Amino acid sequence: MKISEMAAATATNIETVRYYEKIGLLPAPARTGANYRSYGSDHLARLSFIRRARDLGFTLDQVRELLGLSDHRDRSCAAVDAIANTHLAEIDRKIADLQAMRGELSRMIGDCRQGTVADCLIIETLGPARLTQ
Amino acid sequence: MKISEMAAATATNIETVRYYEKIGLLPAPARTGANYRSYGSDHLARLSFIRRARDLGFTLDQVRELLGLSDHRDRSCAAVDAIANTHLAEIDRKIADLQAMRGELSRMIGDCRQGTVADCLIIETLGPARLTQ
DNA sequence: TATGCACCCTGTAGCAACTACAGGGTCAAG
DNA sequence: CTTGACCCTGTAGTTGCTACAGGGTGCATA
Repeated sequence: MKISEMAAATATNIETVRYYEKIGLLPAPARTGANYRSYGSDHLARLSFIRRARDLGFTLDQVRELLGLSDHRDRSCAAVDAIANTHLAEIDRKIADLQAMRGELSRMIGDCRQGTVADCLIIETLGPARLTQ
Repeated sequence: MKISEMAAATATNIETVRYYEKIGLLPAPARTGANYRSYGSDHLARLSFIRRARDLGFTLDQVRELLGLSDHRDRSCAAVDAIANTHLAEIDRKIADLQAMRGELSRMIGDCRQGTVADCLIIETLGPARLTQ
């Protein structure tokens, strides 16, 4: 299959497929006489794996590690589990950060009396440490 | 005050202060005879504003807009409110995305039986659409 | 006075993970 | 035989910084 077909099959941008090849995440495929990339089902499987992992928020480095591990089918999957757990902890941290932000932001918005900028509490809250409390 | 002092006062990296000046977020300050940047309290206020807004997750473009609005103290703060609400919606979307990710990831990890990679359900889940079920 | 050392300057390159060209070649249909 | 859709390479842009390299300045100490 050619690049446009594989890209479509995995909901990936064509340039992204070439990018994955360039950074060594996807092996270089065979070429046709006209120098077009020609992919097989193994490429498709690998790209699907990459996309699924990316969708779940793994970084490309983590994906690279997971791909490396998945090639050693006889080893313990403890390392795989460790990467996944590290990532889970990162997600939890991000969620906590965003929820803290959300709380402060929505409090600011709730205080807004829709007056002029001069007495806008959003602007005021963002300002430097105020002397008046 | 010099750049190191203002950076310290706002918990900002010195290079970041110069970066904000370069992209026009912070006005260029006066210079000493030795060509050192010399800041006043207005710069400090502005940088504090930028940092607070960044901490709350506003993009630099949003910060730029908020700063522009805060200069017109007689106008309605509806535009300010709109930016804040847009940002709140973005945060909510990110939280929802992360929570969906978290659910799928923790299910994957929960299924892991700590065997070999060959029957690792994490790797399997990441693989291409399986024929079995 | 010399000599460190900490600080300041400019300008450029790097990070993640792509995306968007520019400038060219190829292929199939009408 | 030309038109349009596709493919190629290579480079530059995105966001929000951070990290040099290669130089100048200011102050304390020997």
